[in-house]
Amino acid sequence: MADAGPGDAGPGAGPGAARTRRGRPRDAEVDRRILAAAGETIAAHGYAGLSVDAVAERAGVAKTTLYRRWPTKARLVADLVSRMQDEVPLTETGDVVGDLTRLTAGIAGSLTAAGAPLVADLTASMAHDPDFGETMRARWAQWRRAAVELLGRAAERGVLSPGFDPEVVVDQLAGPLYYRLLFTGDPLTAEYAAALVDAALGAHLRPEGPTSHAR
Amino acid sequence: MADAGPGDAGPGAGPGAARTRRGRPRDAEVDRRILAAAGETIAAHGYAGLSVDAVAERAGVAKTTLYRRWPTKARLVADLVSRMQDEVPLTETGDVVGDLTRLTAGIAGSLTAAGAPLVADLTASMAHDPDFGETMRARWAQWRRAAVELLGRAAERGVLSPGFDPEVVVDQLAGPLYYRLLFTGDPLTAEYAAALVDAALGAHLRPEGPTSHAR
Amino acid sequence: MADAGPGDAGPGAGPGAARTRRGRPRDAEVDRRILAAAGETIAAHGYAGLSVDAVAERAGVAKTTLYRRWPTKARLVADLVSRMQDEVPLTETGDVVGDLTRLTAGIAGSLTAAGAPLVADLTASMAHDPDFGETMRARWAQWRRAAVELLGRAAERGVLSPGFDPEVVVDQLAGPLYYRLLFTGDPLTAEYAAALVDAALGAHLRPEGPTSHAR
Amino acid sequence: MADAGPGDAGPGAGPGAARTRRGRPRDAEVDRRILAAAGETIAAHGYAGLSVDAVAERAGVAKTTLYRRWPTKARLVADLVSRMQDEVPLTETGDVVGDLTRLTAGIAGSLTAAGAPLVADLTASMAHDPDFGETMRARWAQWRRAAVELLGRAAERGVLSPGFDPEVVVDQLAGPLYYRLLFTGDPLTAEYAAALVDAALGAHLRPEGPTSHAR
DNA sequence: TTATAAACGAGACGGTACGTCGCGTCTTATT
DNA sequence: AATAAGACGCGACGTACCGTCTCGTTTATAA
Repeated sequence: MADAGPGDAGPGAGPGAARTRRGRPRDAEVDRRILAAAGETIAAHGYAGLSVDAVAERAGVAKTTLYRRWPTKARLVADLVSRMQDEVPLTETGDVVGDLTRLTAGIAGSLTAAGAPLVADLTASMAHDPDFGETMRARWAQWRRAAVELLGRAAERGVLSPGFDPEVVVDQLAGPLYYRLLFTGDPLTAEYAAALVDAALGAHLRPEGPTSHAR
Repeated sequence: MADAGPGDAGPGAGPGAARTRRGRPRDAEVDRRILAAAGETIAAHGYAGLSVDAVAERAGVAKTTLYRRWPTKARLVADLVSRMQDEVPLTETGDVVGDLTRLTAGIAGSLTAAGAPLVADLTASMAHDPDFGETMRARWAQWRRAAVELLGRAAERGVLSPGFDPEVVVDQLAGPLYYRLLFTGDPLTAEYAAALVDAALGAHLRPEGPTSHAR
Repeated sequence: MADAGPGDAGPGAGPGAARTRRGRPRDAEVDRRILAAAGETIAAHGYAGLSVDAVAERAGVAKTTLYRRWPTKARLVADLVSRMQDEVPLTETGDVVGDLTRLTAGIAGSLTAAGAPLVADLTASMAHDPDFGETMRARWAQWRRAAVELLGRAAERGVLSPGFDPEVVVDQLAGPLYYRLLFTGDPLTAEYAAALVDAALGAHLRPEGPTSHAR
Repeated sequence: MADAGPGDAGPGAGPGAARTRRGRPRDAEVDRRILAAAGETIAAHGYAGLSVDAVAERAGVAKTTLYRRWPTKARLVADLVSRMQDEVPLTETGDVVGDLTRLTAGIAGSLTAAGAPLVADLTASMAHDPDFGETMRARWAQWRRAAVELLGRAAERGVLSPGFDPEVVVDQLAGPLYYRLLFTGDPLTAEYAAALVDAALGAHLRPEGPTSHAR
């Protein structure tokens, strides 16, 4: 299975084993410079204006060096995006509605920050490169599991009535965000995030919980 | 809104006006051949593997001829996709749950048929090519409006309790489908479609309507 | 068989047949501009400084256009050289020594003008591309035949004693020039050309002809 | 003049001095493996298809190791070629015609064995890479000098009449061989070699020497 | 009937970017 | 020190598509 970051590293990364790889080690600084350059170039000239040559030049790096890490422009972008995604928080305070709203709004924010072109390219890379797709899906699955378990614990505490499918709920929180970003183009506001949570949980919230969540 | 079919028809494509233009008339057969060729090529090599030259050759048509009808590769594809979309039924029988389930399952089916790569590539194209994105979004808006209105009429009939946001409901039906297709890779079954409708409508269904909808 | 100039023209050039080729015809001006640009670039930056991109830019032409005519940088250069070669004169005044000296000096001059890198590249192209090699060899064979016949007529006139191999003589005139250009790097002066003729014909010249030829 | 073998040996490679240098001594085996690998690669893929990386890998040697011995790919090849060249015999029996015929036939044989593509590529490399050209020219000059001196001694012995330019003679022996190989494609037979010697020396041979040399 | 207008096939053209190849230098750890 | 391994900068190569253009050819209406 391929990892998401600068790849092709070959053997190693094995746990425990202090494998000193032979040859000149890769310059970690270079990775950073390239990703930064890519981000800046996108910010400056938009996604369409993103050429590998430009990124390499801006990073002060040879194109070859870039291609040694990412086999494709698409993969570079995918990596860039996935790093942004990792910053979404998943806190658990006991207030289900609050937690989920925070989470949903967090996703919304990071999606907005990344921008549709990047996310779209990410999906394309995942669809075309099975290895990469697997890697990314695994990452998401992890996140998903956490969210599902959060809902499960809430149900156990009696905050939510039983008989609902937590996976469907999660999908109905995250799905619309991606849908809007990629297909309708509507803005992903905090209000929208709240509305999603409201609609997804409304039927299952016990009286003691507030039906409407103002934010 | 962008026009749907082969465009650039010039003045007065109106049906009533028997405006017989001078010169050789366009060959309607050509339109069909091009769309067919595009469809086959996309099916065979995915969206990314779709080149205008290839389509033209496969259709046995000169590139000029193709560009006379669609100003851009993106527009051609948009046209193609929208024709597929038109096949998803939006029937209104009075049974909201049934109608929506049919609709959702229809989308699920057509997404599954299209396949993740195609849809993913589509999002990428939309994101990279603003023109194309606009065109496609317009198509979706149209479909969306119809679905929203259907929900509105159900509310007026009293089948649904007021105080829900129809747009959110629609997003929570369609969104998860795209989300699963592109990101989690889970299958889009009819059961899943039913579960989505159930969860999205559950809180708002009036007693006389069945809360649970089997299959 | 491939012709030496801008190729890939496909059918046509057939004798007599007024084949009107379909599609937009190639712009002959472009051929000229590219060859000129190549020549100038070589003159300006030396052979090592000759890049296809530079030539294309200087010619005000897209790289694609260049590659449509010459499949390779090497072939472009080869073509360039072979055109220079065509300008060597083969006159017949009756004075064998004079004619051959003129011819030899002519070759020497055109080789010097072309320069070792170009000629060397020509040989490489000929060696690698059999088709092209054949074409060029045929061209040379034609020239060679003319020279051999000139010697034959001189022998018939009694200016040269019989019993010599005209082909060997021709080789001993042309061969050393190429040899010096490509391998030793010695200059190809008019004196050297004269010395070659002297040495090659010396044994066969009849008394009435001058043994030594001053030029 | 450039050095012949693996260079950069540092101070005092003199045989007498028992200078045991500190550190690990160079592995002589490595030299052999590299040269062998280079030779095989050239034989297999031609000169143009010879990459330093490929040679190093084939020799089971690090590129660094290779570059420690030869500063440049060109120098490596030069070394390799010069070793082949050393096999062409330059014997001096007193029979000028015989010696030269043997020599000329020897060159013809080794050229035929090398093949036009290799020699052509060699000329191209010499022309493009001044460094390399200089190195190779130096080697040829050495060989040339020997041949010229052989002729000089023959003249001193009175076997050849004075008043001929030995350099021109040498050129008229070697030149036509290269010329035929690279440009006309005619075969380089022993008969042809003999004819060349005959024609080049014919005018200058004293009566006591045989004018015609059979086979 | 003959002009005229447009569609059509074919392919050249300018442009932009891509991903690859090879050279020679460098930086590590190992022998 | 020499060696193995491999990262790195650099420069060029040849390719792929896009959308535009310029031809010659065909097919319909209009004069």
